[in-house]
Amino acid sequence: MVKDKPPEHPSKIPCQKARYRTETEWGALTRDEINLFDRDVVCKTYCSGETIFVEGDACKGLYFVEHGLVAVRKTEINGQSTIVRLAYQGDTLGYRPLLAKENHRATAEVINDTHICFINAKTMRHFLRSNPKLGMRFLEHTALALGQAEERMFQIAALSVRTRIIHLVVLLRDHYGTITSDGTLFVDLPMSQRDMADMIGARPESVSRALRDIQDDGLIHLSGHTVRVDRVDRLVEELHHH
Amino acid sequence: MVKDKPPEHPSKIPCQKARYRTETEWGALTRDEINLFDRDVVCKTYCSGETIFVEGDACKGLYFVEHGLVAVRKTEINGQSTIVRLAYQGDTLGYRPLLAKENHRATAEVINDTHICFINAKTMRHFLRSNPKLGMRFLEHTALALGQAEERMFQIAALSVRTRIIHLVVLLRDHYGTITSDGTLFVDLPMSQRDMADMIGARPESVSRALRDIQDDGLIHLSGHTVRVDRVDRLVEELHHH
DNA sequence: TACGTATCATGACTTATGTCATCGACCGAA
DNA sequence: TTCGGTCGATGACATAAGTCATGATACGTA
Repeated sequence: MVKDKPPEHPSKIPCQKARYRTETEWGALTRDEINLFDRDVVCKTYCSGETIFVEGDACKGLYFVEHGLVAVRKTEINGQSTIVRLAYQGDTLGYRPLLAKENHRATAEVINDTHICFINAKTMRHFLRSNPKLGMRFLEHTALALGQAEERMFQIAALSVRTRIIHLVVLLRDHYGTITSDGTLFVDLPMSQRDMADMIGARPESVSRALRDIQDDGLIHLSGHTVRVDRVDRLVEELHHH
Repeated sequence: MVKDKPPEHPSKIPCQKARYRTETEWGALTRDEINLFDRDVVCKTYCSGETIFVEGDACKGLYFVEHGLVAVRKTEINGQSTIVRLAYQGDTLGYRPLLAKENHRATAEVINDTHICFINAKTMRHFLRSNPKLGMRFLEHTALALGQAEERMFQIAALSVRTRIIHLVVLLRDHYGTITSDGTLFVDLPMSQRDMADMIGARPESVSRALRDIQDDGLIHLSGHTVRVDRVDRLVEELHHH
């Protein structure tokens, strides 16, 4: 849900955490281009529940996730919606419509408070023309995303809700998991069960029940939004059977 | 199923139908690069049922679909498998693993007899380094494919088998549909019901039943693998409701 | 604090889809 | 031709997951 808030005034101050950019596609930028980037970038912090852009919006440029978590969501006419992708720190949103010169085909919805750097389409196209490396980096990234999308498509199509939940927990482990000294894994689920349901193509009730079932089988232990996994191998093993 | 056949000797003769390449990413190649392409390209015709590469294979280069239809399929340990993408005339297979320098993560399986042009990884990387335009074209294409993958993910997650079948028929219309002078649409389904099931994440029996149901409702008329649609608008309209 | 709202859990019930089995049609190979 | 195989249609049945309804709890806000 989008909360109605007075529009915040975007900051023109270049993000301080630009170091993240060097670890991503943006690492390909030259010094001059970085200056241009910093000149044109518009940064803004979004709170949980806000939308960055909405399905159907004109694509005005690229959104770089400096920090936070964003869900890319598609909504049907009848109101059903699915989260087709998550964007983490370092990810970039909106290059498909930018390249295709189309409108946005999905809504970007902030799950956790997120800091976004926006770079307008004109400048971005300039970068892509002048710096082939940048395009190559984006190509690699997009190819990777395509692989992940195909992976998820397969999961949604063929696996039970229970198994899809386990996949999701394992997926979220990369960004939201910590391992204690005794080997216990804790995953801090960053989203509601409703969002989890939208990610795996199921209903919230089914997610609730599946989580309980998995807990009853002793594979995980839930407290609030934190999942404790004592035996990660057992959890992963189940993915190989079902 | 893969039929065991004696390995065919690939032809080194450059494809005659190179014109298709100019309408695709390959149109970005310069004259010199085209010569290099033609020097290194290896062409081969695959029959229905053959595989071009298998999940886990090392990625030796790119496969360009000169003509025909190829299914990109992922298989689980338990034997279940899903078609995650179709590759038509003009599509290119294998650039994700090429860029990521990974092994193939899916199997490319020929549905209709297909003519493939293979270009080795080394030459391909040379092209990508020397010709930025080519990379940009691939970026656009990949971004488009990502959008389509997300679209399908959404469909599989949220829609009934019946609706997914209709989506599939509408999808196949682009390549396998013809419209007669009186406005009737004929779509010649290029694949078996089993493959259709693998595309939409369902069982062949469910596909069979769904097709019959849709026919019983008068939306389509089946004869063999040909779908006749008298009122396309009605078919498309159903997509907007369910 | 108290209120309203969203979230989560859970039971009862429905339904879509998967599963298993059978049968006929078709098709290529011997 | 006849055989063996795949494909498609269909029935009977099982079951996973959706739907609807109800409370309990937690959470943010007035």
